[in-house]
Amino acid sequence: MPELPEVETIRKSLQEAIVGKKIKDVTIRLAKVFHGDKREILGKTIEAIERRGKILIIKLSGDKNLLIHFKLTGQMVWIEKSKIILRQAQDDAEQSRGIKNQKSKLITLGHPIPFAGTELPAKTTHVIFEIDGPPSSAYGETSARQGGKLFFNDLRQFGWIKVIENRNLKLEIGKLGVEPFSSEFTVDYLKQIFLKTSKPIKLVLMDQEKIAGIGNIYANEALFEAGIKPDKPAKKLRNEEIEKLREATLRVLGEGLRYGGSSASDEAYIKPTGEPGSYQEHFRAYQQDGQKCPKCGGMIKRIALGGRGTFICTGCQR
DNA sequence: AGTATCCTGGAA
DNA sequence: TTCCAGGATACT
Repeated sequence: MPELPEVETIRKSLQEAIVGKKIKDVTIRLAKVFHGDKREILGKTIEAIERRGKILIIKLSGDKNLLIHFKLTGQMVWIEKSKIILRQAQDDAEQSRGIKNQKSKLITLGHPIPFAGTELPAKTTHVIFEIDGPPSSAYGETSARQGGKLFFNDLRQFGWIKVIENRNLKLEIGKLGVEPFSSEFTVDYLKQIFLKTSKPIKLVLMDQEKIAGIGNIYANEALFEAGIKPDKPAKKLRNEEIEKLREATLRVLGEGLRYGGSSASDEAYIKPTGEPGSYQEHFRAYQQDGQKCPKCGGMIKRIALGGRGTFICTGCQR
């Protein structure tokens, strides 16, 4: 799924697009991904968009929140009103030529979406939010104030959207560990959690109850950067290695953010604009098996760890 | 500590 | 046909 940099990229993009606007309608096309009663969010104003770990939190008026987990293949795509070209126009043209008309509600995007195709809703669209701009005002309908549609797509259907009241927020996100970009992400904290377990360090890095937001890509990249073997027991890390790993983690997450996340394969993460991120162009370890190690020239190989693809250079990771 | 499971689809 | 895929949980 989107890991921290991908979810944060989505958060920033949606903040620009929909904060201050209202949820006019919600269409649920696959019931199992939507937990809660959509009537509780109709007419609510989007007040803020936050993130905790890999979870996106859309704060609504009236003490409600929408929590979204993208798992492996979840996407959010925002199309503002002026970019929507109703397919109906095409259908009408076809009908006038005697071709069967299906009253399609498909919209054709103003620009192609690299992975999701050029029409929405796609086969993978499970929830559609219809968003209204703020009440008309002296400003008129500038781009930033327009309504539009927000599409939740998820090919593998593991992701979810939950309606959660403020008083229940803690139940949902209270168990998440420290945020890497917070002041709690210190060498002392890492020492404390690492020394308690002999689990492979990679699994500890990815444990959301210890550190929130790191997934398979950034765990692989951080360990490669730090020169640490992913299967090294966490308690065996020396202080110097823990310091290196902290630095490397912040560095790779920061790079991920800078490049708008990584869109490494089809039908997975894209930005809400429909464009891919580009951090995949900067992978040094993840999915680089068979390639030369950029540090020592040795060969990157793939092993499995905790059932996940793990990419290591045996030359420089010890 | 491992493995199966929820799904769909691309690649080997 | 089999393996693999950005996640997390429920089991042996």
